[in-house]
Amino acid sequence: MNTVDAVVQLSFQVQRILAAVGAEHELSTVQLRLLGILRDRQPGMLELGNHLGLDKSSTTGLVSRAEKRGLVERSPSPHDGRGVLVSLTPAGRLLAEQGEQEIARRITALLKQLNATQRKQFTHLAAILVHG
Amino acid sequence: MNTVDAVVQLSFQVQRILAAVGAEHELSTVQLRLLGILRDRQPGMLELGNHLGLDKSSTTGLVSRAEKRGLVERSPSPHDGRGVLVSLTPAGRLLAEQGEQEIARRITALLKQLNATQRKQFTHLAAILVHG
DNA sequence: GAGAATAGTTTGTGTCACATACCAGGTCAA
DNA sequence: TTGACCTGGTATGTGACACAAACTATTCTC
Repeated sequence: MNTVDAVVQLSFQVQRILAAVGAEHELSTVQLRLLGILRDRQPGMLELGNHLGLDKSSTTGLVSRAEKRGLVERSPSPHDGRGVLVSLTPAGRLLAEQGEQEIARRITALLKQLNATQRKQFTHLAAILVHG
Repeated sequence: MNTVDAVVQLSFQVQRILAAVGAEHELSTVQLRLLGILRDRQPGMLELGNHLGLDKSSTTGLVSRAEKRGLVERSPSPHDGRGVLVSLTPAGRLLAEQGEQEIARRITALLKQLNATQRKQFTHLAAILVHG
């Protein structure tokens, strides 16, 4: 297997894990990402859309669906009468934390195929690639 | 950045590349994957669905949309009156090849951040992870 | 041959993403 | 200060995508 295939296949493998973890809680990958982003932020719609790489109209819908499920809530921005701040509800926070732990568990399990030295190497190399 | 984050972020980075290459030809990631799979196969609907991890009803729709765009065609299975074989049209094959080359180009560019030794290491480790 | 299994399609529902048009609240300049 | 413009967000309409359940047509099995 060549390098390109290896990295693409690995990417799909990880995406399958994310999708599976989401599915355990009836969440899509995007919804799971949404919760993850909100763990340490209370962004407005535009900012949230930037984090997700989505148009603002897409973001509205995403948030509305999550809100309908009680995972997320809108509050008026204190400094801008047009603005909205999106934040997690307690239920949403719980799910975000469970999801994150489960993802960590599964990715860690995947990485168990490497020994400690290899894992350290791999982390180092991946880190170079992601924010290089 | 910890190991889990690194591998997840890397996965998203690769997915963004795949989406961008698809978008150049007005193809979604799934459609691009569909073309890629058909490059060296003429599977039936069920087999195709397995490759893609999709339900057969999803596969029907996917193939129908690709067929409407002239990228793919259905032919009756010679050995099974119920069956259908899905294969690339010349236009579809062209797109599949262009897409694959462009993906290779971009992934290779991404990996240019590593030196030759690191790249070899990384490939080795990724290969262990994907089919381990 | 009759009944069960199999390959694919159809239909209906929901998510997700986008573009466009729209509204209300800000901002800036004359 | 007030009119023109800009901005944050929502609404609407369209299309891709995914699934489940119901259906058709063939093939397999006994």
